Amino acid sequence: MEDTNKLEQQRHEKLARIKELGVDPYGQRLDGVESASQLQSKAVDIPEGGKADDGKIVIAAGRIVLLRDIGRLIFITLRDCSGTVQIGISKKVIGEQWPLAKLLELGDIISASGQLGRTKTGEVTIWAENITMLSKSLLQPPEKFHGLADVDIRYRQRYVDLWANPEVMELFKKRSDIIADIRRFLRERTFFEVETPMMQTVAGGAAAKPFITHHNSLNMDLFLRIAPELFLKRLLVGGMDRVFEINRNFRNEGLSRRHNPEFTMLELYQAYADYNIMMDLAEEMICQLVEKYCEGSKIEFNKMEVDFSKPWRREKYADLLKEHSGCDIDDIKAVRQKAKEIGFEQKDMDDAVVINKLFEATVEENLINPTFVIDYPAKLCPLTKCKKDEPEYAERFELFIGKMELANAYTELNDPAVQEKNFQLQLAGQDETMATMDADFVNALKYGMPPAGGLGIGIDRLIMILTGAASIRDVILFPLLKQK
RNA sequence: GGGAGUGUAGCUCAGCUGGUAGAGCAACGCCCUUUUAAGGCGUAGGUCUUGGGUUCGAGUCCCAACACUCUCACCA
Repeated sequence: MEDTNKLEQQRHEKLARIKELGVDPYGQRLDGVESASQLQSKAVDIPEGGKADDGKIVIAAGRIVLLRDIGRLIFITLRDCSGTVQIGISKKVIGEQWPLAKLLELGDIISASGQLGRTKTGEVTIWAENITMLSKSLLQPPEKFHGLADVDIRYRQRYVDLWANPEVMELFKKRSDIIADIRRFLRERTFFEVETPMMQTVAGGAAAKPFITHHNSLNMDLFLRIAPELFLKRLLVGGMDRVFEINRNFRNEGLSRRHNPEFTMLELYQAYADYNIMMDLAEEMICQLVEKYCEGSKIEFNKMEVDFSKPWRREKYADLLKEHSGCDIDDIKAVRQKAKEIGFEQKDMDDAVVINKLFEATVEENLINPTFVIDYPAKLCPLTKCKKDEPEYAERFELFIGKMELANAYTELNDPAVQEKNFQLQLAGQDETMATMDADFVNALKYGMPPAGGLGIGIDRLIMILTGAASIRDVILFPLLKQK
């Protein structure tokens, strides 16, 4: 054991003293534990300074986050996943366990059993008749008032962050609840949840650089998936009319406030639907979540006020381009001129790529309230069905909220001949392409895939919006950091 | 990868135009049976991220490295 830290040494000495008392410092199974929040609500009727009149013994367990030793009486604040509850330990009552009580310190995990009561100031308190050591803490916890503020340590040692900063615990509980609600929402609409390969021989379904890994006994390189799309659509071919998957995607790109190399994506597919139905579904689902998890339909996100009132804006890509860049999408000269003014490199770039870069540079920063950007240039959408009357546009939308792309959806292309052609088409000036040939996927389409709508929602970003988190790292338990 | 900022005690932070390290919490000792960030008295705690350089002298100025934050680029 390293003895570099004096505080740690002192705690090791306490550990030894606990053992000398004949107490196991690392405890064991414990039955009958009630959560702090349960105990709090149980105590609502107890008068100040009184005890529960049923005389029953209750048990709480958790980490000591505050400790006030006032001589022959010790008050401890125990924290568990649900909240906190106070333990009162009196020398008179606890008897022969008093020496153990005096050894307790911040960070230790203990349980206490006794009668539930309230102090004369009203604090819900278990008056301990017995305490049990469950885990001796050998490291000094962070400062009790400010908590742990260093974001580097918070992310690297989330196991401390979660109990040192209760709002962090609340956020991740909320994340769990939201995802459970999304599953419930989709199952109510008869979607099946499935899991498709994370390791793929062709990394398709999105435009992104993949991570590469290797399977030893097959001696085969594999890609971590950048999207589940092509597998989920194979399931449409297989007859699963409504499927969804909530799982990780991996993209080998830069990190930012909105990007983590592994992130959680919801993708769903609904046979016989189209992108209009996907818009309704996305709007309905997100509005339900806003209603449940936010106060009112206007929420603050990154110092912006975002208004979720329905109906959300639905604007054509070309119209938004015109509105914010002043360029007509069909006037490629004007587009290239504007792109030049803004100052990005565009030689050897396909027209569609320049248009899209101009769109990203001028339009996206204006999309604060939920906005469906619809009808993308078909060239940018190799997996999407084109509009019947305007074949140069695709039935695709992206949903923007708070200047951030949150969802992407389309009417799925189900013509194998067109799909095969799109896979072969490469746009000049694009580093990555969504059009990586996947012969087996084309083969699947040849069997016939029903017309369908598909929708992808970035779950981490959705959680950011619903919790007001400024960084994706605040909603991912263990975000990727460089090794120290 | 580019630019800007940050890195001081276990934690949260001060530290001026260079003069040799501070507070609060936590810890340790003593007192205290209704505290709420308990209180009182006392004690101890530092390779100032790392490595160079300038200087009589560097936490402070310069260079480099490492990590984090913001930002731009790539992307969802």
